[in-house]
Amino acid sequence: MILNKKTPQKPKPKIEEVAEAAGVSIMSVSRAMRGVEGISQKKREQILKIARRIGYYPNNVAVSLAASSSNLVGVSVPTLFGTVFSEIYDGMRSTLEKSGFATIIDVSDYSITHEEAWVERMISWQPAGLVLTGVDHSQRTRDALRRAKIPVLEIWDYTDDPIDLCVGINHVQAGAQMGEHLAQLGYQNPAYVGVQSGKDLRADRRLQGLEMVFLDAEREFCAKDRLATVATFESGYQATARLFEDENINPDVICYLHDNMAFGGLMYCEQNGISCPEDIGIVGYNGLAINEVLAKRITTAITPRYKMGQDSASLLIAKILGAQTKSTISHSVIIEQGETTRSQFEN
Amino acid sequence: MILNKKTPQKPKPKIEEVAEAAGVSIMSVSRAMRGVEGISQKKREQILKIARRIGYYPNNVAVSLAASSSNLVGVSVPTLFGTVFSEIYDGMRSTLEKSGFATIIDVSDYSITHEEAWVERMISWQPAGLVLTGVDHSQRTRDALRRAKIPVLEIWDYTDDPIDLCVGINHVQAGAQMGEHLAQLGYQNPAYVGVQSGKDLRADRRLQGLEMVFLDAEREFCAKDRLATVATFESGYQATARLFEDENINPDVICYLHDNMAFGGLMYCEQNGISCPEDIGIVGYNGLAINEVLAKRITTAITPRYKMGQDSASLLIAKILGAQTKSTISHSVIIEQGETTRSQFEN
DNA sequence: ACAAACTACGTTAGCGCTAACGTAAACCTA
DNA sequence: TAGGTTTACGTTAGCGCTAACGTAGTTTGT
Repeated sequence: MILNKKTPQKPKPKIEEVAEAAGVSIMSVSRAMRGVEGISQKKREQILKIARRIGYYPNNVAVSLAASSSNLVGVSVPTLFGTVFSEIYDGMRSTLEKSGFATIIDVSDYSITHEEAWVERMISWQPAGLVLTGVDHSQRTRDALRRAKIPVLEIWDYTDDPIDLCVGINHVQAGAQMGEHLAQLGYQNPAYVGVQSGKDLRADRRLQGLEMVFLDAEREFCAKDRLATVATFESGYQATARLFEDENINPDVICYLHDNMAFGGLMYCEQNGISCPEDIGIVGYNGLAINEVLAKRITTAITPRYKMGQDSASLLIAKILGAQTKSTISHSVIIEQGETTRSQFEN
Repeated sequence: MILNKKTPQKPKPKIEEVAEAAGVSIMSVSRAMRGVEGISQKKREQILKIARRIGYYPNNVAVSLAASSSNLVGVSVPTLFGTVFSEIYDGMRSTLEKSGFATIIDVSDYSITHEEAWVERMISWQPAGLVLTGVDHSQRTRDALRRAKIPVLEIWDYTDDPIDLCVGINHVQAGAQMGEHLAQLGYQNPAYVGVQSGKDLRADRRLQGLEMVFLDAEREFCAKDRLATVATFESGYQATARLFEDENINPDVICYLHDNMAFGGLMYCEQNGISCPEDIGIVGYNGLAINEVLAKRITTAITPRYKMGQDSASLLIAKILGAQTKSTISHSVIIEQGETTRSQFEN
């Protein structure tokens, strides 16, 4: 490139260069840039003008080393597919950004040990805070976090006794809420479609809540298809196919891990002459975007994902800045009756 | 917490502590930890064992300051909704992680000026590399990047003359490919549904490619609905509604910004007695997951998103490590004929 | 008018690590 | 065995910035 020769690649300006150009000490430049006290208004403006002209930006790495703490926030999510965590993350990111924090993402693929390794690596960045998905972490992770004395926020799942902060949903309760709703509609023979047990712990808890309700009426889930490793349109479709191929079972409603899986199931039914909700009820979770355009909306439980992200970020920022705040926020789900379940009691 | 009193919160161990425990200089510990030459195998093992016992992790901030370069890679994507960029990002992240890089994400919301501000902030982290979406950047961004001498990778869009590296798709050509396909099927009166012009530049280019083909046959798009600001199921649905409410136009096929928007359109048609593909053809883009479970699969152009992410990361890593590699990789799309367009020529 | 208190700076000493260089001991080579 | 080469360390000097302290000059109170 010819341009490279024209511009002789002077190295990135540092604070010293600004100080010389302004005829002050580097400390004055530092104060001016950070907007802290100890410098006259007049000089501050002069310095800022010169810094802008030179194109000076403080070296974040050096700032963080000197301060023994960075403006980075580490965020660990299990996956970015399926929009759920994208939306939570987006809510957090936009709020954190306004306060000058940048985020480093980890995708743990639902693995506690992956999270553990990441936390250890992340801590060496001296982050201002860490965000972890769920409330289940290895002892080693907990120890590392405690020693590092970094504010930790647990999201999505809810606990009264967090490591530090928690913004989440009680998924057992959310499952139970849906269970009650279905019981009131007279469903008696539920089946479940999800992913392998232990993979998605929140989904496991929702199932637990669902089962509790039916057990109270001495009913059990007649089938659970948990062969899938990921919750997608397609895995929902295929699991539904397996359920209907088994002639020994005869569910009146299928509860899916989330709406997209449920949509896959709905598609299987439509394509195989199974009427919904007449022959089978279909229930999702999360209130995902696809639901907004379906003629037959899936009965679901809406989770306020973007809002949860924003709340999370606000709470974490408050903690980082040392404010006294409450340490947990519990969000609840809203059951939305769609057209994939019967609309009134029937037996 | 009682535990806090039991464990008296000793500060995070630093290299000095390991050196003392091992009876060597801190330089030996440094060498042992980094796996570089200049230390005997025996001592290295001893030191590593002690480091593990003490729970020592090198402080990344200090490492980066000393090296004048970090192992961070900044990634700017326009959005995380809709899975497209999530998938590209996921491909990149997993590859980068294997080489020890962490990623800092930015979501630019398709704004060049947002990207500009982020690049300037990001550079002060001394990143090992930067990834930007698209090939359109402000002059100020380009200047800042050049001065910082950081490897830059442009993704998703394609150019022969990148800032540095480029892994992408020629979207004009992809649009033209789809146009040819539709022309071969005898479609003559296309309409377009997307988002506001200038918002998603890749989508703009695809439209450009589509229009080129039809212009060759002296046909113009009879309508373009570009009122939406985001490409979602719902905005696709609503735009389709607007198209059909206008009695002056009579398209035989609608091209959508992507499959999810197209699905929204398909739902509008189904719910309003418009048969597809008999009354109207529907065409998407990207080959998104929903397509896998539809009875009537949407005609689309499949983009290899995860693979592009991996390729991107590999190329960037090679560049960071100073290897001589090619500087661009051009991916192409695969037209997939679905059931939402007629299956053979008709006039 | 003079000590006390404040303001606006500058100077010094790190933050935790590594590149570069120095040095002693071990290993060759003819 | 003398001289050179290699290996395995240690020592020194930063990387770019800020907290903490020092010191003039200015303001305040009585």
